[in-house]
This record gives sequence, C-alpha cells and structure tokens, in this order.
Amino acid sequence: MANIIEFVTENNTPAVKISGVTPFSVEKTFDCGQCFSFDPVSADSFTGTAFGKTVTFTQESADSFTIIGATAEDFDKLWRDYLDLDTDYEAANIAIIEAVPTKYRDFMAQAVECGRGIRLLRQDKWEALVSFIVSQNNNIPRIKKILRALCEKCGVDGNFPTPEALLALGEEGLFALRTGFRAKYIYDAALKVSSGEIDLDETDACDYDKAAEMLCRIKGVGPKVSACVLLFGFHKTEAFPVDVWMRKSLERHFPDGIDVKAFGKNAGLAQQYLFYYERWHG
DNA sequence: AGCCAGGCTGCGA
DNA sequence: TCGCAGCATGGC
Repeated sequence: MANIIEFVTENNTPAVKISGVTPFSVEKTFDCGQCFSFDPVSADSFTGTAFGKTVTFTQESADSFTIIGATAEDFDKLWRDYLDLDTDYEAANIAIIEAVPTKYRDFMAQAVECGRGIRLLRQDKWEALVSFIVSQNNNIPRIKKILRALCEKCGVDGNFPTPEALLALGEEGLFALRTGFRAKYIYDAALKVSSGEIDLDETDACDYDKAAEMLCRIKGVGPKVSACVLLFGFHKTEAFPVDVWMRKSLERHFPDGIDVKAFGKNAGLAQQYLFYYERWHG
C-alpha cells in the first residue's frame, strides 16, 4: 500500500510524499478532462484546489508523487480519498480488457496502456454538477475560465461557491460571467439544491438510474451531464458518459458496438481510457 | 474566417 | 417518439 512521508519544504510549506501507489499518473489524472480546477505548472506538476484546499501535485517517479501544501492529516482526511488511492487499478485494468469481445481486446489493451495511471477523482458533488453543466457544448479552456470566474466572484476561502451564493447572483449575474445560455441552467441547479428540492446526499444514496433521473430534473442536465456528475462527483463508477469524442471512439474502434454494461463497475474507468486515447492520442 | 466544443431544450412532424 | 435548429462564447 501507500508509504507516506511528511516533510516541510524550504519555504516552510508542509508536504507529503507518497510512494508505492501504482499505477498513478499526476499528468494523466489532471489532464483527462474529469476535473477543471487544476492547471499544469511544469512538467508532471499540477496546481489547483479541491474542497477549499490548494495544493501542488508533483510526480517524482513512476511510483511516487508529492502533495505540496498538504499535511499528513490532510492526506488521511482528504487526499487519500480524493485521489482514490485505495482502489486496485491493476485489477480493474485487467477486468476492463477481458470485458470486451476478443476481437477488440488488442485495442482495449492499447487504450488501457495509454491511459494507465488515470485515477477517478472523488470530487465535490455540487462542484461537479455545476462544472459539467458549464461543460456542455463548450471547450475545456473556456470551461476552466468560467469556473474560475465563478470562484473569484463568490467563492469564499478558496471553496467553490455554494448554491446559495450562485442563487444570489441571479441569472443576470451568472450571464455576466460569460456563461452564455448556461446561466439559466446554473441558476436552476442552485435553486433546486438550495431549496432542498434536490438533496445531493439523498441522490447519492439512490442507485444509478434513480440518481440520474433526479439530476435530470435540473434544466440543462441530460444523459451526458448526469453521467459525468455521477461518475466524477458521486463516484458511481458504472457511469459511462458519451460525448462527441466518445461517439467518435466507439464508431471508430468498435464498429459492431459494445455492451457497456459488461464493464460493470469499471465502465467509468474504461470510458476514461477511451476518452483519453481518443482526445489526446487518437 | 469559420468550425467546433465532455449537450440540452423546445419545437414540429 | 424521433430529428434537428438554436443557443452564447471563444479556442483553435
């Protein structure tokens, strides 16, 4: 399992070094489109914020990385879970390859190898909901820009804005932040969540289909957005979001189609491998 | 300059 | 039920 060493950097910043977790890739995990709150600062190094804590992840070697800005306590309470370090990805990778028909195994193995090291982050539910509402018919650089603008406008203490804070902006305030036609969607999400009409913890307790149905009551949330929110914010790993890139991937590499349900709880990870392969190496 | 982006809504057939 | 125009904006 993970070996943890806490230390302090030269400028008095706490840091934690983790080794023995494989496969783990900082670069792939934060550049695979599941999370919009981290940016590259150098090779193999990403800075950003999750749950109000700002840190820098740096890959040290194939089986070690550091979290600059984190204490050992933060690691145990937050980052271990956020980075999904206690899941056996080697076993999942084998299962993913075996889940596809024989004729597609060579390609699936190639996609798994390409994305090897991606971790499915356990992000904040509300932040994931807003993030993927913003993502629709949009590109990643602009999605990041809009989310940054929301945080700067009404996030407190490095935290993502609460439903109440976004509600207070109003549709006009949200539109003013260049969210475009999504302003009314973000507003409706804020309204339904802050009023309790939709309780995200209650949603989490439901099975996948029921949870998706609940999220789709929000304006601007459909099959793709709900799948991303359930995968990245609720860690319902049977989710298999299909966007324009995935559509391309599926028709190019699986001309006879595949049964997504055959992946079971590994569907979300399989999807990430295919998306990563198609988007950056297709 | 134009096409496109981790899509969805609302409309018409 | 299915197909599809329209949507705001800006990255490339």
